[in-house]
Amino acid sequence: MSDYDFKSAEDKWQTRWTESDIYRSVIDKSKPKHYAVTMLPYTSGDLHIGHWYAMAPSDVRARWMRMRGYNVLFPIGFDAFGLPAENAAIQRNIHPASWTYKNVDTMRRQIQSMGAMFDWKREAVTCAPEYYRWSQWLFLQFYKNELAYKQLSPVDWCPQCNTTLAREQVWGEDRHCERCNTPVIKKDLNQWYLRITDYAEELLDFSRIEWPDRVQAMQTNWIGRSEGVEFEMQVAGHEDSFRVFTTRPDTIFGVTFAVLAPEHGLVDTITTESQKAEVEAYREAASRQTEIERLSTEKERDGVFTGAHAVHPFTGEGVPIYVADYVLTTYGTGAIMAVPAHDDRDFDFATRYGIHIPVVIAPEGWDGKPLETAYIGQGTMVNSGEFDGLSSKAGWGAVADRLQEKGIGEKRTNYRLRDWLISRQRYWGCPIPMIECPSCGLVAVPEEDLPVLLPSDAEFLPTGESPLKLHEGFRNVACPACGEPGTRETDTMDTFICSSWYQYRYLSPDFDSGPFDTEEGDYWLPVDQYTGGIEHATMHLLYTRFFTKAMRDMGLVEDDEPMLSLFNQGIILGEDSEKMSKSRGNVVSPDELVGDYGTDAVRLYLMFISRWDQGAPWNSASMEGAPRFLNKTWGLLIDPPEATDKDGGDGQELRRLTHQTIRKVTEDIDTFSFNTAVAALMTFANGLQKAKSDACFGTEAWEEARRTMILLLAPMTPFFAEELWEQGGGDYSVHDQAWPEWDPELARPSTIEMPVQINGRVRAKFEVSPDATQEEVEQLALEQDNVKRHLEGANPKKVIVVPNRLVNIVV
RNA sequence: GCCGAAGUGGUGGAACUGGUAGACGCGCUGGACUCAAAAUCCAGUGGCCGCAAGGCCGUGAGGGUUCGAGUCCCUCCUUCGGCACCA
Repeated sequence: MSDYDFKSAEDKWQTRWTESDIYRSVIDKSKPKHYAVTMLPYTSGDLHIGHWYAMAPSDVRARWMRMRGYNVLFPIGFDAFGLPAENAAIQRNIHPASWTYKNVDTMRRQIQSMGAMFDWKREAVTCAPEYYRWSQWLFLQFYKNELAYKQLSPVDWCPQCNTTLAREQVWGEDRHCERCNTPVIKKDLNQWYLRITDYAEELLDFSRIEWPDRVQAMQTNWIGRSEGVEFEMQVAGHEDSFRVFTTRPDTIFGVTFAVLAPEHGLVDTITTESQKAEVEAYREAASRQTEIERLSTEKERDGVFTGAHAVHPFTGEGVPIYVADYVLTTYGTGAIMAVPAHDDRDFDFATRYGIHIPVVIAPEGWDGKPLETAYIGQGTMVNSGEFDGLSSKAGWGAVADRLQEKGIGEKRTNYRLRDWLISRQRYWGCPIPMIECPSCGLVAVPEEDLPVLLPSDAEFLPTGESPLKLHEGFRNVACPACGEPGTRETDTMDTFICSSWYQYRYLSPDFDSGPFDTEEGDYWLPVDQYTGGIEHATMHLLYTRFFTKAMRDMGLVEDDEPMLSLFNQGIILGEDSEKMSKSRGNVVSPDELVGDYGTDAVRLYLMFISRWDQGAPWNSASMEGAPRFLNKTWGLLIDPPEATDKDGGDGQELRRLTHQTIRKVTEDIDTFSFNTAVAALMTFANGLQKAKSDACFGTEAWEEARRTMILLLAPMTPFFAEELWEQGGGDYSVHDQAWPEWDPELARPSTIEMPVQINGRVRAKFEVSPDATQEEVEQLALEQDNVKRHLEGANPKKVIVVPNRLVNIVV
């Protein structure tokens, strides 16, 4: 028996596919379109098995859609700006651009070896001027629509990467950099922001898209919507007042103090002489603390009295105003009304400083005694003047309305989401197209002057300053408005900007009169199927939704959402069940595997290893099963059978298996259950093997089965299927064939194995036709020897017949 | 602490809306082929008892609902992911 020669088949078909341009996707209005995208890889320089795990199954789905008659666009590109290129440049003394483009070439070759149906004429590389020209152009549209602004504020700074980060890029309890794991610090810097918070409410609406619940939950959580009331508190004996935000207006009669964040603007004004020294010392200490210390929930809640009092809006009583760092300046108004009886934090604080803790929401069955911990649930309002007796739920609205009538407050929705900080103090990124002029202020670079080219001769040492600042030729520029000498913005953009709109650039990567050709857009958009890792749930996946919504409002796209359907694949771990990393030495190299087993075997194994969204540890012993299956299938379909005197029969069993397999594989690919689709094909091969030795070879049923096997394999193992197809006399190309349909009649089993349970335990099994009536099935069940034995003549109380499933006899 | 996902043989994993737990693969055992090996093919493979027929136990733990629970409900345990003074 001859084995499948993957090396020559892969070379042969790769060449043929390229020559015939088989994967070129062009607008064809006679067919339904399907736009599939797999998250674009970063140009790290080496294709990891993780890239294969992300891309190959995605390719299977795209190929399958193609065979089902869709006009499929499946492009690929490279996320090419970013810090690793700059670090490589510093370490190896090569330019980030040459490092990046060298990596692009390597990775392109590696990706091509995967045999995916990528349309390479659509390739987009985000660091190319023809790409980032439009990133800049889009930035200008954001600026013109007041969605981009520059502001001085405390920002997260990664001391390792030497740049600021967006809030989304700071992870974990210790607030570390998402890229390099270094804990971030705070700095006060003048930075560019995109107003993503304008879209907070709309971003919470997932009704138009089919995205995993997990991602929806993470984004919802991240946006952090909360409804409450914002109202004014007057400072006693002062002109000044301050605003507070609360989600529990029903607890307002329980307010016994108020708290300002240490950075609150009013602190200096209202602090009395006698308290000044103490307050100053506290603020000083708070500012010296790291963010981590400050935000630690372990830390005891402390603060200092300002000496001033606020006037309670209902009782008119004076409540002391404290300064405490458990109130954040960045959320709400930076000031709170404190209700110790009904808030854990306020309770701790009041206990520590001996502040009165009156109960105003009575829990059910409350005995009137003081509380030992804060009661944060619902209840009945007490000690609340005119509101006594209302449920806390009804009181919520009643108090809110009264505050509004008094003209001091209104209902308000707050979000945890912050605006997106996009300035980065590094070289290898997209320049922000803005100019600062001493007389005109901030001036946008005119669109016709785009792109603002990144100079190739900048010094990029990690000084903490943007390298472009030191480049005089870049920095000094005439103001486009008045012609006087001005300076360019020297920070570059967060690379997540580049990847927020790449699905649009793919449509026409060479188009030079807009970010994309609307003729292409009208046909292909939006993306129908997006696949990629979950790690971008609150970064890229949030940003790209924001971009699309903003672009929609600018009239650039029509859709509300960029990607209709999303699937998150899992992660392939090392053989030791740990995350793959060079330092652990557990990295699996796809190049090596492809050399040993061939592309198709690697693709097949990755799909078989586990459910796609689950991921699994790599297992090199288990990998052997894939090439074994391919060789076996090869032998089955190519080699003639050994002589046999068996009768081939009518082939009904084989036909049944064929149609059952079509159904199973079709349904499984549809639901991304590639592992069970592969299992079904293996079962099919086992059936073919049996049929072959039963002398079915060459019959009509065999021909149908052979053809079907190749077609079902085509999306998963494109080279292998193409070679088998040709060997069997099929016309080029197997990938242009229609996906087979199953006939439900033929797929129907001839007999069903029916288990008989007595009191829920299986006691016998018998074969029965699926057409048998319930009475017949019941009769047969009762006739089984072992059933009779167990019944011992006793009369069954009840017999449950589940059609085509089982019989359960209750005694 | 809050939110979410998951715990199934030696192993990776199957199991439709509650209906034969362990599909398919890996590994292992035995056999065929071979001088021998590899490859391939055939048979077996959750545990325990039994010559067999068959029986008992079994999906992280313990309860419950049901004729019937891996699947539904309650209480725990463990692992992973996200959030965490957000008023």
